[in-house]
Amino acid sequence: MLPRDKEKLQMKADVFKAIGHPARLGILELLRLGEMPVGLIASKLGADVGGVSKHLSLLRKQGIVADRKEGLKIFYKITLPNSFDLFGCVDSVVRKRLTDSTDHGR
Amino acid sequence: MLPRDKEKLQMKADVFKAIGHPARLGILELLRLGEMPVGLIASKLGADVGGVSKHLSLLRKQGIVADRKEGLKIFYKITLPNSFDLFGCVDSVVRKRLTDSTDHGR
DNA sequence: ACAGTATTTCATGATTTAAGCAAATAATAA
DNA sequence: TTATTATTTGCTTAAATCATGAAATACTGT
Repeated sequence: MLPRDKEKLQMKADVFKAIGHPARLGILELLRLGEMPVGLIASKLGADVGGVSKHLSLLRKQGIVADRKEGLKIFYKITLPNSFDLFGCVDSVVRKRLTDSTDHGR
Repeated sequence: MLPRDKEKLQMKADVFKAIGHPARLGILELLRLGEMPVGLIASKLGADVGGVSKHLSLLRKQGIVADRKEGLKIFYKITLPNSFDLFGCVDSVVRKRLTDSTDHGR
């Protein structure tokens, strides 16, 4: 594989990896409802603000979210195109696994 | 958040995390061309067979691929529905980031 | 300048994850 | 049975990631 393609593969993997953390996925699911400031995200998730901020900065670095400053607050929103497809696809895998496992006993 | 939802969030995150590794993403991109045995995947990627096998078993555990035995060989294929959407979505984020960064200098 | 609020950054141990190689398993054929 | 090929599994070590809490930064109002 060419070094160029290897780099791209790494970049794409990094995007998936960024999404692949329960805290960050939770943040993204919240942000699908609309943009909101860090503090609100943290309180809605019952999580530490510092941690949420760090997760957001990783998501931003990967081009998944963008931020906008308004006074003291910093609003974050999803910039990922077609996020519906992305999340829907994984939802269906998990749903399938859940129904398969509950059907085991019959 | 309910413990039930928390579990689901973890499951979905685990699917993303499984995809979010360059070796596994490389395997999946290969498998999009069609099912193939472990050894062929490894040789196409120039990777160690043992490692590929381990990555495949993780992907299988997450319901992303399935395997089929035929003689000595074990063929793997993608079972993720709409994988086109999933990969296309992340492709576009990465493409955007790449064009943005090359445009910096102008 | 000072105080208060929102967010980010830094430092730390603890846990996970990955790579590489060797041994074990499974199917086939001589 | 022995040999051969394909794949999986186990082991060890190095590296990445995470959670937590404290300190630093940035903005606003007084």
